[in-house]
Amino acid sequence: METWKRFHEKQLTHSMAHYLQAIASLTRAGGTSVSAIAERLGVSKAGVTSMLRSLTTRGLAKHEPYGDVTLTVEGQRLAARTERSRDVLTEFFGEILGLDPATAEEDACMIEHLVSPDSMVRFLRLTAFLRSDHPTAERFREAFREYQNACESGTESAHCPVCHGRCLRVALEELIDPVEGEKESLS
Amino acid sequence: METWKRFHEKQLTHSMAHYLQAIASLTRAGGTSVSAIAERLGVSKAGVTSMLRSLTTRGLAKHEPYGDVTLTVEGQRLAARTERSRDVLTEFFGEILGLDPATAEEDACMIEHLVSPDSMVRFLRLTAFLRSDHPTAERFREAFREYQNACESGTESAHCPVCHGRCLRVALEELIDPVEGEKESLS
DNA sequence: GACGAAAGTTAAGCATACTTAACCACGCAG
DNA sequence: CTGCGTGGTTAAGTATGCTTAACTTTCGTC
Repeated sequence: METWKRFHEKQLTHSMAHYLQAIASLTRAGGTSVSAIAERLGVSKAGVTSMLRSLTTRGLAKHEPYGDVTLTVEGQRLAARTERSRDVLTEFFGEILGLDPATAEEDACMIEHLVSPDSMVRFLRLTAFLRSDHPTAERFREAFREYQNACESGTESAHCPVCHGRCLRVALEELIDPVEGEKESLS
Repeated sequence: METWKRFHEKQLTHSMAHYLQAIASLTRAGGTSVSAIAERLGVSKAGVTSMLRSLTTRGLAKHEPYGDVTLTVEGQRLAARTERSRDVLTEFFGEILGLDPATAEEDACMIEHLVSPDSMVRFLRLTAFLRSDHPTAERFREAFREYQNACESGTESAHCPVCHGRCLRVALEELIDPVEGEKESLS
């Protein structure tokens, strides 16, 4: 029960990951500057300066006052990994789970820097496998679509024919935000 | 490109989610106290007091100085949802992706409060489906295991027979932390 | 009913990641 | 070669979520 505290010991914070991605992307697009990063991320220039100092200290970026901004090799590596993680997750959420693109993108963005490399590899394999022309994968896509539809319009009974025994709708209902009329109790 | 800033606007922070879970769990086990929460989470009692004030302000817990600790209905709901999310994700990472239990637990813990309810529902369905005795699911488990094994000991060539064209090992290699001898460059 | 330990609290301090306001640096126009 | 505007910086302030140290409250024991 100590795992949870490692949240803040992750190699990259959510902010740092997005700074690295922004710098990498802007560099590819021709050139980076404090203003460009600020605009891209929607933060103040002062915030960028301060984060660049922090990234430089960590050996992920190079930046001297009034100088230009570049990533170190390590910074480039982490930027690339984070970008690829986000892409893999977006594809998984969108293509496999069937989420709408906006939610898929958002969920991927939230967790991209938190999922272990080992998991990422397996997400990638699973997504690739389920999207491939492997006959089992094709059959899966068909069956899972039916399964989801049946579940969507499923029975209210405890014995769901789709779920082979226990109907998942019970659990689902509790997962989706139900209560919406109690927000004013926050005073 | 503004999604990333919503990270800190999430309903629950990582810490808050774990406080709610701890309180719920301790309540079920007989009784909650500041000390018990502190011990469970491995934080100081002062930290607990301060977080309880914050949770009370947000309408998720009830706590008066030197009084006992309880969750509001909303707090209970969020605690239950978070716990269930973690369970679903742990099952997915462990049973479907095939991660070792420790990593599965850790990854689930990191992202449980960040994944949208909609995604959680689909994670649940996918896990349930792939673990079911549905014939397609059974075939999937077999095929995906073979696929992973083949990938693990796969070819070095660009044309991988498993991946039906482009070998994923290229991408995998970049995802897994490779460089390990540059850590002292942080000065 | 006083006493001391355990439980709980406040206060002060730290780190992160922002904000605004105000101040510096630099290059180009005249 | 002066001056001004843009880009960039520091400084100070905010919020979160911790820490330790010191203080208060409560309660069981005698």
